[in-house]
Amino acid sequence: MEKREFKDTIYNEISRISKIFSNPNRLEIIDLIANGPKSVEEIAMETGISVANASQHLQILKKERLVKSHRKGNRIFYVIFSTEVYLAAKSMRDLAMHISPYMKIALEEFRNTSGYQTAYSLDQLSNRDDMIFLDVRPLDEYDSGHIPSAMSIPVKDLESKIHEIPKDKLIVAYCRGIFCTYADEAVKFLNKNGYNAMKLEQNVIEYLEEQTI
Amino acid sequence: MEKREFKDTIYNEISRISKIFSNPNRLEIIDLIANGPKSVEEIAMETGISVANASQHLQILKKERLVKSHRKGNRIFYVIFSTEVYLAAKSMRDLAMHISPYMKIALEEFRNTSGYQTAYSLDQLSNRDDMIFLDVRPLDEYDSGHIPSAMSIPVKDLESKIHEIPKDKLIVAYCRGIFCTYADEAVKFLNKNGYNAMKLEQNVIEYLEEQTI
DNA sequence: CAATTATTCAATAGATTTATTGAATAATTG
DNA sequence: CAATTATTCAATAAATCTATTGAATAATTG
Repeated sequence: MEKREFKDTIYNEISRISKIFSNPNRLEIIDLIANGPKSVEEIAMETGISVANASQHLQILKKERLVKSHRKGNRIFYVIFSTEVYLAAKSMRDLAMHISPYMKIALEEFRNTSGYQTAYSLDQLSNRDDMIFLDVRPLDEYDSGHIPSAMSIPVKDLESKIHEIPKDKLIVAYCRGIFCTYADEAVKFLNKNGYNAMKLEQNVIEYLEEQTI
Repeated sequence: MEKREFKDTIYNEISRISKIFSNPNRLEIIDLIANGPKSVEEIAMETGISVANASQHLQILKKERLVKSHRKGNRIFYVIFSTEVYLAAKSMRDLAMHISPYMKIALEEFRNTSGYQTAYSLDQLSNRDDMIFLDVRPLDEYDSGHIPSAMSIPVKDLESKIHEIPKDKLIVAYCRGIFCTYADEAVKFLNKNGYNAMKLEQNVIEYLEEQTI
Protein backbone atom coordinates (compact mmCIF):
# COMPACT_ATOMS: atom_id res chain seq x y z
CA MET A 1 0.00 0.00 0.00
CA GLU A 2 1.26 3.43 -1.03
CA LYS A 3 2.01 6.18 1.47
CA ARG A 4 -0.68 8.50 0.12
CA GLU A 5 -3.24 5.72 -0.21
CA PHE A 6 -2.53 4.72 3.38
CA LYS A 7 -2.97 8.25 4.71
CA ASP A 8 -6.12 8.76 2.68
CA THR A 9 -7.56 5.56 4.07
CA ILE A 10 -6.90 6.29 7.71
CA TYR A 11 -7.92 9.96 7.65
CA ASN A 12 -11.09 9.12 5.75
CA GLU A 13 -11.83 6.50 8.32
CA ILE A 14 -11.23 8.80 11.31
CA SER A 15 -13.31 11.56 9.73
CA ARG A 16 -16.13 9.10 9.09
CA ILE A 17 -16.17 8.22 12.78
CA SER A 18 -15.87 11.87 13.83
CA LYS A 19 -18.82 12.77 11.63
CA ILE A 20 -21.03 10.67 13.89
CA PHE A 21 -20.32 13.10 16.72
CA SER A 22 -21.10 16.16 14.63
CA ASN A 23 -24.86 16.06 15.18
CA PRO A 24 -26.37 17.45 18.41
CA ASN A 25 -29.12 14.83 18.62
CA ARG A 26 -26.66 11.96 18.29
CA LEU A 27 -24.46 13.49 21.00
CA GLU A 28 -27.41 13.73 23.34
CA ILE A 29 -28.42 10.14 22.55
CA ILE A 30 -24.91 8.90 23.35
CA ASP A 31 -24.86 10.72 26.70
CA LEU A 32 -28.32 9.41 27.46
CA ILE A 33 -27.81 5.73 26.78
CA ALA A 34 -24.39 5.78 28.41
CA ASN A 35 -26.44 5.65 31.64
CA GLY A 36 -28.21 2.42 30.75
CA PRO A 37 -30.43 0.79 28.09
CA LYS A 38 -33.26 2.92 26.64
CA SER A 39 -35.96 2.13 24.13
CA VAL A 40 -36.36 4.15 20.95
CA GLU A 41 -39.45 5.85 22.28
CA GLU A 42 -37.79 6.81 25.57
CA ILE A 43 -34.86 8.23 23.66
CA ALA A 44 -37.18 10.21 21.41
CA MET A 45 -39.11 11.54 24.41
CA GLU A 46 -36.08 12.57 26.43
CA THR A 47 -34.29 14.26 23.56
CA GLY A 48 -37.44 15.88 22.19
CA ILE A 49 -37.12 14.52 18.65
CA SER A 50 -39.55 12.36 16.67
CA VAL A 51 -39.43 8.59 16.98
CA ALA A 52 -38.57 8.16 13.30
CA ASN A 53 -35.74 10.64 13.62
CA ALA A 54 -34.41 8.95 16.77
CA SER A 55 -34.57 5.59 15.03
CA GLN A 56 -32.67 6.99 12.09
CA HIS A 57 -29.88 8.31 14.31
CA LEU A 58 -29.78 5.03 16.18
CA GLN A 59 -29.39 3.15 12.90
CA ILE A 60 -26.38 5.30 12.07
CA LEU A 61 -24.86 4.74 15.50
CA LYS A 62 -25.52 1.01 15.20
CA LYS A 63 -24.13 0.67 11.70
CA GLU A 64 -20.88 2.26 12.85
CA ARG A 65 -20.88 0.02 15.93
CA LEU A 66 -21.03 2.79 18.50
CA VAL A 67 -24.17 1.33 20.03
CA LYS A 68 -25.81 -2.09 20.13
CA SER A 69 -29.41 -3.13 20.63
CA HIS A 70 -31.40 -6.01 22.04
CA ARG A 71 -35.08 -6.82 21.93
CA LYS A 72 -37.04 -7.17 25.15
CA GLY A 73 -40.66 -8.10 24.61
CA ASN A 74 -42.21 -5.52 22.44
CA ARG A 75 -39.41 -2.99 22.50
CA ILE A 76 -35.83 -2.64 21.31
CA PHE A 77 -33.29 -1.27 23.76
CA TYR A 78 -30.13 0.55 22.81
CA VAL A 79 -26.88 0.70 24.77
CA ILE A 80 -23.42 2.16 24.23
CA PHE A 81 -21.16 -0.42 22.57
CA SER A 82 -18.09 0.23 24.70
CA THR A 83 -16.54 2.72 27.08
CA GLU A 84 -14.30 4.07 24.31
CA VAL A 85 -17.37 5.58 22.64
CA TYR A 86 -18.30 7.47 25.75
CA LEU A 87 -14.72 8.62 26.26
CA ALA A 88 -14.56 10.00 22.72
CA ALA A 89 -17.79 11.91 23.30
CA LYS A 90 -16.42 13.18 26.58
CA SER A 91 -13.25 14.36 24.93
CA MET A 92 -15.27 16.38 22.42
CA ARG A 93 -17.22 17.90 25.31
CA ASP A 94 -14.00 18.72 27.13
CA LEU A 95 -12.59 20.45 24.09
CA ALA A 96 -15.80 22.42 23.59
CA MET A 97 -15.71 23.50 27.23
CA HIS A 98 -12.11 24.51 26.75
CA ILE A 99 -12.45 26.62 23.63
CA SER A 100 -16.06 27.73 23.37
CA PRO A 101 -17.17 30.72 25.43
CA TYR A 102 -20.81 29.87 24.66
CA MET A 103 -20.53 26.64 26.63
CA LYS A 104 -19.35 28.47 29.73
CA ILE A 105 -21.97 31.20 29.33
CA ALA A 106 -24.80 28.69 28.94
CA LEU A 107 -23.66 26.79 32.01
CA GLU A 108 -23.42 29.99 34.02
CA GLU A 109 -26.84 31.21 32.94
CA PHE A 110 -28.46 27.89 33.65
CA ARG A 111 -26.96 27.83 37.12
CA ASN A 112 -28.15 31.35 37.83
CA THR A 113 -31.69 30.51 36.74
CA SER A 114 -31.81 27.49 39.04
CA GLY A 115 -30.27 29.36 41.96
CA TYR A 116 -28.92 26.58 44.15
CA GLN A 117 -25.69 25.46 45.67
CA THR A 118 -23.47 22.93 43.92
CA ALA A 119 -20.67 20.69 45.06
CA TYR A 120 -18.10 20.14 42.39
CA SER A 121 -16.68 16.82 43.38
CA LEU A 122 -17.15 13.82 45.58
CA ASP A 123 -13.83 14.52 47.24
CA GLN A 124 -15.37 17.58 48.88
CA LEU A 125 -18.02 15.45 50.55
CA SER A 126 -16.51 12.12 51.47
CA ASN A 127 -17.24 10.33 54.71
CA ARG A 128 -19.62 12.82 56.26
CA ASP A 129 -22.53 11.28 58.12
CA ASP A 130 -24.53 14.50 58.22
CA MET A 131 -25.23 14.12 54.51
CA ILE A 132 -26.84 11.64 52.16
CA PHE A 133 -26.46 11.00 48.42
CA LEU A 134 -29.67 10.99 46.43
CA ASP A 135 -29.65 9.37 42.99
CA VAL A 136 -32.53 10.92 41.03
CA ARG A 137 -32.02 9.10 37.73
CA PRO A 138 -34.55 6.54 36.48
CA LEU A 139 -34.33 3.26 38.39
CA ASP A 140 -32.73 1.29 35.57
CA GLU A 141 -29.86 3.74 35.43
CA TYR A 142 -29.40 3.46 39.20
CA ASP A 143 -29.33 -0.31 38.79
CA SER A 144 -26.66 -0.05 36.09
CA GLY A 145 -24.35 1.50 38.66
CA HIS A 146 -24.46 4.19 41.35
CA ILE A 147 -22.42 5.88 44.05
CA PRO A 148 -22.11 3.46 46.98
CA SER A 149 -24.50 4.32 49.83
CA ALA A 150 -26.63 6.54 47.60
CA MET A 151 -30.40 6.19 47.94
CA SER A 152 -32.52 6.09 44.79
CA ILE A 153 -35.59 8.18 44.13
CA PRO A 154 -36.16 8.92 40.43
CA VAL A 155 -37.08 12.55 39.95
CA LYS A 156 -40.55 11.68 38.70
CA ASP A 157 -41.32 9.85 41.98
CA LEU A 158 -39.87 12.58 44.18
CA GLU A 159 -43.16 14.18 45.11
CA SER A 160 -44.72 10.92 46.28
CA LYS A 161 -41.62 9.59 48.05
CA ILE A 162 -40.25 12.75 49.60
CA HIS A 163 -41.14 11.52 53.11
CA GLU A 164 -38.52 8.76 52.75
CA ILE A 165 -35.77 11.35 52.81
CA PRO A 166 -34.40 12.31 56.25
CA LYS A 167 -34.97 16.00 56.92
CA ASP A 168 -32.05 16.55 59.29
CA LYS A 169 -29.32 15.78 56.75
CA LEU A 170 -27.77 17.60 53.84
CA ILE A 171 -29.16 16.06 50.64
CA VAL A 172 -26.62 15.82 47.82
CA ALA A 173 -28.61 15.04 44.70
CA TYR A 174 -26.98 13.83 41.53
CA CYS A 175 -27.93 12.59 38.08
CA ARG A 176 -25.72 12.27 34.99
CA GLY A 177 -23.31 15.06 35.71
CA ILE A 178 -22.86 18.67 34.82
CA PHE A 179 -25.10 18.66 31.76
CA CYS A 180 -27.99 16.66 33.17
CA THR A 181 -30.90 18.58 34.66
CA TYR A 182 -32.71 15.98 36.79
CA ALA A 183 -30.74 16.89 39.89
CA ASP A 184 -31.50 20.58 39.34
CA GLU A 185 -35.22 19.91 39.42
CA ALA A 186 -34.85 17.72 42.49
CA VAL A 187 -32.81 20.29 44.42
CA LYS A 188 -35.29 23.03 43.55
CA PHE A 189 -38.18 20.90 44.75
CA LEU A 190 -36.44 19.73 47.94
CA ASN A 191 -35.37 23.21 48.99
CA LYS A 192 -38.90 24.47 48.40
CA ASN A 193 -40.10 21.77 50.83
CA GLY A 194 -37.79 22.70 53.67
CA TYR A 195 -34.87 20.41 52.87
CA ASN A 196 -31.25 21.47 52.70
CA ALA A 197 -30.30 20.15 49.27
CA MET A 198 -27.51 20.75 46.80
CA LYS A 199 -26.39 19.29 43.49
CA LEU A 200 -23.36 17.14 42.88
CA GLU A 201 -22.05 18.05 39.45
CA GLN A 202 -19.56 15.27 39.02
CA ASN A 203 -20.54 12.73 36.40
CA VAL A 204 -21.49 9.38 37.98
CA ILE A 205 -20.31 7.26 35.07
CA GLU A 206 -16.95 8.95 35.01
CA TYR A 207 -16.68 8.67 38.79
CA LEU A 208 -17.43 4.95 38.77
CA GLU A 209 -15.04 4.45 35.87
CA GLU A 210 -12.19 6.01 37.84
CA GLN A 211 -12.91 3.83 40.87
CA THR A 212 -12.60 0.62 38.88
CA ILE A 213 -9.30 1.41 37.20
CA MET B 1 -32.33 29.54 31.08
CA GLU B 2 -34.71 26.65 30.44
CA LYS B 3 -33.63 23.02 30.65
CA ARG B 4 -34.30 22.32 26.97
CA GLU B 5 -32.73 25.57 25.83
CA PHE B 6 -29.67 24.75 27.90
CA LYS B 7 -29.28 21.29 26.43
CA ASP B 8 -29.83 22.55 22.92
CA THR B 9 -27.13 25.16 23.42
CA ILE B 10 -24.49 22.84 24.74
CA TYR B 11 -25.11 19.98 22.32
CA ASN B 12 -25.17 22.37 19.40
CA GLU B 13 -21.90 23.78 20.59
CA ILE B 14 -20.23 20.39 21.02
CA SER B 15 -21.46 19.24 17.63
CA ARG B 16 -20.13 22.42 16.04
CA ILE B 17 -16.69 21.64 17.46
CA SER B 18 -16.94 17.97 16.50
CA LYS B 19 -17.81 18.93 12.94
CA ILE B 20 -14.34 20.39 12.58
CA PHE B 21 -12.87 16.92 13.01
CA SER B 22 -15.18 15.36 10.45
CA ASN B 23 -13.08 16.26 7.41
CA PRO B 24 -10.05 14.13 6.50
CA ASN B 25 -7.97 17.06 5.28
CA ARG B 26 -8.47 19.00 8.48
CA LEU B 27 -7.52 15.94 10.53
CA GLU B 28 -4.31 15.57 8.57
CA ILE B 29 -3.57 19.28 8.97
CA ILE B 30 -4.03 19.05 12.74
CA ASP B 31 -1.68 16.06 12.99
CA LEU B 32 0.81 17.84 10.76
CA ILE B 33 1.05 21.17 12.54
CA ALA B 34 0.98 19.50 15.95
CA ASN B 35 4.66 18.84 15.15
CA GLY B 36 5.54 22.50 14.73
CA PRO B 37 4.66 25.63 12.70
CA LYS B 38 4.02 25.16 8.98
CA SER B 39 3.23 27.66 6.22
CA VAL B 40 0.09 27.31 4.13
CA GLU B 41 2.08 26.16 1.14
CA GLU B 42 3.95 23.50 3.15
CA ILE B 43 0.64 22.25 4.53
CA ALA B 44 -0.86 22.11 1.05
CA MET B 45 2.18 20.24 -0.28
CA GLU B 46 2.35 17.66 2.49
CA THR B 47 -1.36 16.91 2.48
CA GLY B 48 -1.65 16.95 -1.30
CA ILE B 49 -4.45 19.50 -1.49
CA SER B 50 -4.53 22.87 -3.26
CA VAL B 51 -3.25 25.99 -1.51
CA ALA B 52 -6.67 27.65 -1.67
CA ASN B 53 -8.28 24.59 -0.15
CA ALA B 54 -5.66 24.37 2.60
CA SER B 55 -6.15 28.06 3.35
CA GLN B 56 -9.90 27.54 3.55
CA HIS B 57 -9.53 24.71 6.05
CA LEU B 58 -7.04 26.74 8.06
CA GLN B 59 -9.51 29.63 8.23
CA ILE B 60 -12.11 27.29 9.68
CA LEU B 61 -9.65 25.92 12.22
CA LYS B 62 -8.58 29.45 13.10
CA LYS B 63 -12.10 30.82 13.44
CA GLU B 64 -12.93 28.09 15.92
CA ARG B 65 -9.64 28.73 17.74
CA LEU B 66 -8.17 25.31 17.19
CA VAL B 67 -5.11 26.79 15.55
CA LYS B 68 -3.36 30.14 15.59
CA SER B 69 -1.10 31.85 13.06
CA HIS B 70 1.79 34.30 12.94
CA ARG B 71 3.47 36.06 10.07
CA LYS B 72 7.17 35.53 9.48
CA GLY B 73 8.50 37.60 6.59
CA ASN B 74 6.57 36.67 3.54
CA ARG B 75 4.72 33.70 4.93
CA ILE B 76 2.08 32.90 7.51
CA PHE B 77 2.72 29.98 9.84
CA TYR B 78 0.05 27.95 11.54
CA VAL B 79 0.31 26.10 14.86
CA ILE B 80 -2.04 24.12 17.09
CA PHE B 81 -3.69 26.43 19.61
CA SER B 82 -3.35 24.13 22.61
CA THR B 83 -2.65 20.54 23.60
CA GLU B 84 -6.37 19.91 24.15
CA VAL B 85 -6.92 20.16 20.40
CA TYR B 86 -4.37 17.49 19.70
CA LEU B 87 -5.78 15.29 22.46
CA ALA B 88 -9.28 15.53 21.01
CA ALA B 89 -7.92 14.52 17.58
CA LYS B 90 -6.05 11.67 19.20
CA SER B 91 -9.16 10.45 20.96
CA MET B 92 -11.03 10.31 17.64
CA ARG B 93 -8.13 8.35 16.18
CA ASP B 94 -8.17 5.98 19.14
CA LEU B 95 -11.87 5.36 18.75
CA ALA B 96 -11.47 4.76 15.02
CA MET B 97 -8.69 2.27 15.72
CA HIS B 98 -10.91 0.59 18.25
CA ILE B 99 -14.05 0.17 16.17
CA SER B 100 -13.03 0.31 12.52
CA PRO B 101 -11.62 -2.83 10.93
CA TYR B 102 -10.50 -0.76 7.93
CA MET B 103 -8.03 1.13 10.10
CA LYS B 104 -6.36 -2.08 11.25
CA ILE B 105 -6.36 -3.55 7.75
CA ALA B 106 -4.80 -0.42 6.25
CA LEU B 107 -2.10 -0.37 8.92
CA GLU B 108 -1.36 -4.05 8.40
CA GLU B 109 -1.19 -3.71 4.62
CA PHE B 110 1.04 -0.70 4.81
CA ARG B 111 3.42 -2.51 7.14
CA ASN B 112 3.53 -5.53 4.87
CA THR B 113 4.34 -3.40 1.83
CA SER B 114 7.22 -1.72 3.62
CA GLY B 115 8.53 -4.96 5.06
CA TYR B 116 10.64 -3.81 8.00
CA GLN B 117 10.94 -4.33 11.71
CA THR B 118 9.23 -2.02 14.14
CA ALA B 119 9.62 -1.32 17.83
CA TYR B 120 6.38 -0.38 19.46
CA SER B 121 7.56 1.70 22.36
CA LEU B 122 10.51 3.53 23.80
CA ASP B 123 10.38 1.30 26.84
CA GLN B 124 11.59 -1.61 24.75
CA LEU B 125 14.72 0.29 23.82
CA SER B 126 15.79 2.40 26.75
CA ASN B 127 19.42 2.79 27.80
CA ARG B 128 21.04 0.64 25.16
CA ASP B 129 24.31 2.00 23.83
CA ASP B 130 24.34 -0.30 20.81
CA MET B 131 21.53 1.75 19.27
CA ILE B 132 20.88 5.33 18.22
CA PHE B 133 17.66 7.31 17.74
CA LEU B 134 17.30 9.01 14.38
CA ASP B 135 14.76 11.83 14.06
CA VAL B 136 13.85 12.06 10.38
CA ARG B 137 11.29 14.87 10.61
CA PRO B 138 12.00 18.30 9.11
CA LEU B 139 14.48 20.31 11.18
CA ASP B 140 11.92 22.75 12.58
CA GLU B 141 9.91 19.90 14.02
CA TYR B 142 13.03 18.45 15.62
CA ASP B 143 13.71 21.90 17.08
CA SER B 144 10.19 22.05 18.52
CA GLY B 145 11.00 19.00 20.62
CA HIS B 146 12.61 15.60 20.21
CA ILE B 147 13.63 12.46 22.06
CA PRO B 148 16.70 13.27 24.18
CA SER B 149 19.93 12.01 22.58
CA ALA B 150 18.27 11.58 19.16
CA MET B 151 20.26 12.78 16.15
CA SER B 152 18.45 14.73 13.44
CA ILE B 153 18.58 14.01 9.73
CA PRO B 154 15.42 15.04 7.87
CA VAL B 155 14.37 12.33 5.47
CA LYS B 156 15.00 14.55 2.43
CA ASP B 157 18.68 14.98 3.47
CA LEU B 158 19.19 11.32 4.26
CA GLU B 159 20.93 10.42 1.00
CA SER B 160 23.51 13.20 1.32
CA LYS B 161 24.11 12.79 5.06
CA ILE B 162 23.98 9.03 5.39
CA HIS B 163 27.73 8.88 6.13
CA GLU B 164 27.10 10.75 9.44
CA ILE B 165 25.28 7.70 10.78
CA PRO B 166 27.39 5.06 12.57
CA LYS B 167 27.20 1.73 10.76
CA ASP B 168 27.86 -0.52 13.76
CA LYS B 169 24.73 0.47 15.71
CA LEU B 170 21.04 -0.32 15.46
CA ILE B 171 19.30 2.71 13.97
CA VAL B 172 15.88 3.40 15.45
CA ALA B 173 14.23 5.92 13.13
CA TYR B 174 11.14 7.82 14.15
CA CYS B 175 8.91 10.60 12.83
CA ARG B 176 5.40 11.50 13.99
CA GLY B 177 4.25 8.12 15.13
CA ILE B 178 2.30 5.25 13.78
CA PHE B 179 0.58 7.15 10.96
CA CYS B 180 3.59 9.08 9.69
CA THR B 181 5.53 7.62 6.81
CA TYR B 182 8.88 9.48 6.93
CA ALA B 183 10.46 6.85 9.16
CA ASP B 184 9.26 4.10 6.85
CA GLU B 185 11.08 5.66 3.93
CA ALA B 186 14.18 6.20 6.03
CA VAL B 187 14.28 2.61 7.30
CA LYS B 188 13.81 1.25 3.78
CA PHE B 189 16.66 3.40 2.47
CA LEU B 190 19.01 2.62 5.38
CA ASN B 191 18.48 -1.13 5.20
CA LYS B 192 19.12 -1.01 1.46
CA ASN B 193 22.46 0.65 2.23
CA GLY B 194 23.67 -1.96 4.66
CA TYR B 195 22.42 -0.45 7.91
CA ASN B 196 20.46 -2.28 10.54
CA ALA B 197 17.46 0.04 10.91
CA MET B 198 13.99 -0.21 12.38
CA LYS B 199 11.07 2.13 12.98
CA LEU B 200 9.87 3.41 16.32
CA GLU B 201 6.10 3.69 16.08
CA GLN B 202 5.47 5.60 19.27
CA ASN B 203 4.33 9.15 18.70
CA VAL B 204 7.01 11.66 19.69
CA ILE B 205 4.60 14.36 20.73
CA GLU B 206 2.66 12.02 22.94
CA TYR B 207 5.89 10.63 24.40
CA LEU B 208 7.23 14.09 25.24
CA GLU B 209 3.84 15.06 26.67
CA GLU B 210 3.94 12.12 29.07
CA GLN B 211 7.47 12.99 30.19
CA THR B 212 6.48 16.53 31.20
CA ILE B 213 3.42 15.62 33.23
C1' DC C 1 -55.84 -14.00 13.68
C1' DA C 2 -57.12 -9.17 13.93
C1' DA C 3 -55.78 -5.17 16.44
C1' DT C 4 -52.28 -2.84 18.74
C1' DT C 5 -47.72 -1.22 19.69
C1' DA C 6 -42.91 -0.28 18.62
C1' DT C 7 -39.68 0.36 15.29
C1' DT C 8 -37.85 0.83 10.72
C1' DC C 9 -37.90 2.14 5.92
C1' DA C 10 -38.21 5.16 1.79
C1' DA C 11 -38.75 9.41 -0.42
C1' DT C 12 -37.94 14.15 -0.25
C1' DA C 13 -36.92 19.12 0.26
C1' DG C 14 -33.98 22.25 2.40
C1' DA C 15 -29.64 23.16 4.43
C1' DT C 16 -24.81 22.49 4.83
C1' DT C 17 -20.20 21.07 3.34
C1' DT C 18 -16.54 20.73 0.13
C1' DA C 19 -13.12 21.29 -3.63
C1' DT C 20 -12.37 24.11 -7.62
C1' DT C 21 -11.52 28.18 -10.13
C1' DG C 22 -9.95 32.60 -10.72
C1' DA C 23 -9.54 37.09 -8.85
C1' DA C 24 -8.09 40.13 -4.88
C1' DT C 25 -5.05 41.44 -1.22
C1' DA C 26 -0.83 42.12 1.24
C1' DA C 27 3.93 41.94 2.19
C1' DT C 28 8.61 41.57 0.10
C1' DT C 29 12.26 42.10 -3.20
C1' DG C 30 14.90 44.01 -6.87
C1' DC D 1 7.26 51.32 -7.33
C1' DA D 2 6.73 47.38 -10.36
C1' DA D 3 7.17 42.51 -10.09
C1' DT D 4 6.99 38.60 -7.33
C1' DT D 5 5.40 35.56 -3.80
C1' DA D 6 2.15 33.92 -0.37
C1' DT D 7 -2.28 33.89 1.21
C1' DT D 8 -7.13 34.88 1.25
C1' DC D 9 -11.60 35.76 -0.73
C1' DA D 10 -15.85 34.94 -3.47
C1' DA D 11 -18.69 32.33 -6.36
C1' DT D 12 -20.22 27.91 -7.57
C1' DA D 13 -21.60 23.09 -8.56
C1' DA D 14 -21.68 18.61 -6.69
C1' DA D 15 -22.16 15.89 -2.82
C1' DT D 16 -23.78 15.00 1.67
C1' DC D 17 -26.67 15.54 5.78
C1' DT D 18 -30.98 16.14 8.21
C1' DA D 19 -35.79 16.29 9.81
C1' DT D 20 -40.30 15.27 8.11
C1' DT D 21 -43.93 12.57 6.40
C1' DG D 22 -46.35 8.56 5.74
C1' DA D 23 -46.14 3.79 4.74
C1' DA D 24 -44.18 -0.90 5.87
C1' DT D 25 -42.69 -4.39 8.99
C1' DA D 26 -42.51 -7.18 13.04
C1' DA D 27 -43.66 -8.76 17.47
C1' DT D 28 -47.32 -8.94 21.06
C1' DT D 29 -51.84 -9.09 23.00
C1' DG D 30 -56.67 -9.93 23.46
